[in-house]
Amino acid sequence: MTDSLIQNFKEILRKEGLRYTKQRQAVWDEIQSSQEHRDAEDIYMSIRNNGLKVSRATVYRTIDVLVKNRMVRKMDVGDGRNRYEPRLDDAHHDHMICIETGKIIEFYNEELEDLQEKIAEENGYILVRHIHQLFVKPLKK
Amino acid sequence: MTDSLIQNFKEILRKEGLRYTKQRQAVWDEIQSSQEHRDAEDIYMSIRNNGLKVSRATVYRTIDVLVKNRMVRKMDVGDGRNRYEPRLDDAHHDHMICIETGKIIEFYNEELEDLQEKIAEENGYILVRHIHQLFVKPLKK
DNA sequence: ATCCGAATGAGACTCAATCTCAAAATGGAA
DNA sequence: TTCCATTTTGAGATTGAGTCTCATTCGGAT
Repeated sequence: MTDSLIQNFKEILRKEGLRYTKQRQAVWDEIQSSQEHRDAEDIYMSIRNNGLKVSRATVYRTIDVLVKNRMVRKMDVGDGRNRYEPRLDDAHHDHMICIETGKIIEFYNEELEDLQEKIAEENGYILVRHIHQLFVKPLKK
Repeated sequence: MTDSLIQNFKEILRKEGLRYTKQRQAVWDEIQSSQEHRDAEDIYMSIRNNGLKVSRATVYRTIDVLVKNRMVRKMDVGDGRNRYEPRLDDAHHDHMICIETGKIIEFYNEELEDLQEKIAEENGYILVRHIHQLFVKPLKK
């Protein structure tokens, strides 16, 4: 993990009027260390397994701050547990979930993005955000 | 509510190897009576207010059967409570949720549907179903 | 170094949804 | 119609993700 990432995190805390603590750093470190789509319990356990002491409450509270500041993306896969992934770059993408293997594939399609904005506008609205998940299964070979 | 709808419901129960009971009929009647996007508690309370005795367990269990048989659509609005709407016709649509008023607008766009299938196929998958919600706010007049 | 408001953590709590299991209801057989 | 194996029901217990509480600890401005 680079210094700039830590600085960025500190800046966000400052902007939010929040203090910099090792627990908050540990949560960000943990999420940032993997590109996987992980749930809160998973993140919590990994931190503890690294020998750091953080509570679930702090994990959830810190994730909220990170999501609000677009450092982490929160996704609802529909199984009752939210998943989180770091937003290292600003690139937006949606997800395709294989119903046979559970594999999550990211995708991005410009045409799709434009179309959504257009549909919102046609109805007198402005698109703020969207949830888009494709549940798929492998093509028969 | 028409006879054909009742017959259809009975057929589905038969197909599933389930018995026809007044509780199950009450749940289907209630959902079918309104095009709103309602949560389970709402459906449960309405049935009780109609003077019929059904338990929450039965409401949930019956909804599962209806969803499985595509008579009811289940949608996750992201607030922790699933919403249900009857699928009287077979027309598919997605939802636009106004983040200011909570209003849910249905929409359907052919181009969007095609694009999703195309994206799945490009990745070696077949599209089974999708979740697509646009969170919007009103255009400034 | 002091001090005070903010942060933490253990565990209580919430709330939708699911599960349990004794009692009631269903529907096919006779 | 009655019988009865089997299914369904319902009250309440349970689950599980996420939130809240509040006494204690910590951060960081002065």
